[in-house]
Amino acid sequence: MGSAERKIREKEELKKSILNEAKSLFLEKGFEKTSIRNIADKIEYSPGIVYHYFKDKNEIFHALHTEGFQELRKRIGILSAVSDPMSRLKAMGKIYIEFGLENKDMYDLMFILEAPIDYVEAIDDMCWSEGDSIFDQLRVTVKECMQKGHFQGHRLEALSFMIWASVHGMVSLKIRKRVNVLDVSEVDTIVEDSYQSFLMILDKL
Amino acid sequence: MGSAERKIREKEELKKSILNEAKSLFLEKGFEKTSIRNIADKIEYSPGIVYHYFKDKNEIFHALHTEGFQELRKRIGILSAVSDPMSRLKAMGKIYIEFGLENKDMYDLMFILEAPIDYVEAIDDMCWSEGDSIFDQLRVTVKECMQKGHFQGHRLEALSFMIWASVHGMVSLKIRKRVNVLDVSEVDTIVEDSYQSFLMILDKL
DNA sequence: TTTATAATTTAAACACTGTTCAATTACATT
DNA sequence: AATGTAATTGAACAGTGTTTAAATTATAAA
Repeated sequence: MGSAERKIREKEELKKSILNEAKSLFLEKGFEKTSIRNIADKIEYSPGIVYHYFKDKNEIFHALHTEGFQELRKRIGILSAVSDPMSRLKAMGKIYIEFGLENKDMYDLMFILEAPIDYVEAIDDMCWSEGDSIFDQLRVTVKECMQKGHFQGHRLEALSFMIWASVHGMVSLKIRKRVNVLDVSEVDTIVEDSYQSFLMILDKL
Repeated sequence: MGSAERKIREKEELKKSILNEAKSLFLEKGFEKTSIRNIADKIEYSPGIVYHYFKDKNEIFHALHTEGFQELRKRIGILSAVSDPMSRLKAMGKIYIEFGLENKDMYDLMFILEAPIDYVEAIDDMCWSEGDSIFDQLRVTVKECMQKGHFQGHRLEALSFMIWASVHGMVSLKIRKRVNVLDVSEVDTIVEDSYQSFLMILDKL
């Protein structure tokens, strides 16, 4: 006894190493090209072992997407120091966009790829707690803005979703390569520039 | 000779039928599950033949994505009858969102999936004429709005991109299933509601 | 220490995938 | 009828996610 605990610890370490190798393969090769066999090779086990620790490929990538949300929550969490809700809202958007552009694959996994959501739907939680927690941070801030008199005539959830959609739109168009192939001047800074436009709009509300 | 013309016609018909079957398979099964072998089965040819008419799978789906843009351009084109640019802009957004939600797979192909853009990059046109043409319709309308005194202090391209990103964000979050799994009230109408919020904002600018 | 049980791990198989290419068939022109 | 060209095939290659029976290893009991 005590050896039983070691066993559990070893199990968790193997599970963690599957996740780690999956992550590094994902970041260098993308979702489709990260195969179960690739992962198994890296951890020096046979492919079958992966299925003793994860139901399927989707479960692995759901776990990775959750790690992404931990990071994003952490970054946004720093903004609790900003008392003015309007300033906080603006900074949130900036952090969100920066996170997306600096961690394209992770952002892709969190907000575009189907795998993690397919997993959520499969175990039918019917709730996406990771996404909820981020949306809630936004919603709370928008609410505080409204309590201070901003955004009059707007409905909380609709406006919050609109704000999320705006920054997500910028980031996802960039990530999914709909920006660089565009015939526009200053294509390199268009995401940043359009967020500036967005901030001007928020001020006028 | 006339038979040579018939030959060419038959070639084009076969190419068209590959596209048609690819489209119907895509709409019912999605991109990943539409295989070259599936398409070949439907047109009753061997799989290899597909590669005499298309370079690869990406080229097929680039051709389909172009069909999607023809439809979207057609729908937006109707708005040339709307002389007031502000009204036209608002209607454009509505039509864009409707198109996306009513043709989720086509929208996915046009604005999210990597296949058509990978094809564009492969032949390195370095320009995405399909996307450009839609963005241009938006840009022209925004320009007219500015000439009428709206959107003061904004830059044309940045603001145009911001508007595109906003509606794209709403549609793509919905299509990629980040909305229904959210714990918010009125989740079913949140896209429409948030577009209403967006319209209110445009009015205030 | 031997045995029985349980947990872990593997190898092989299944049914697929996109893609290439040598061989074959079809066909219009000489 | 023979020839040259274009269209078409079928098999092969190198992969994919996933399942399963079997083998191995580890643990606990006698």
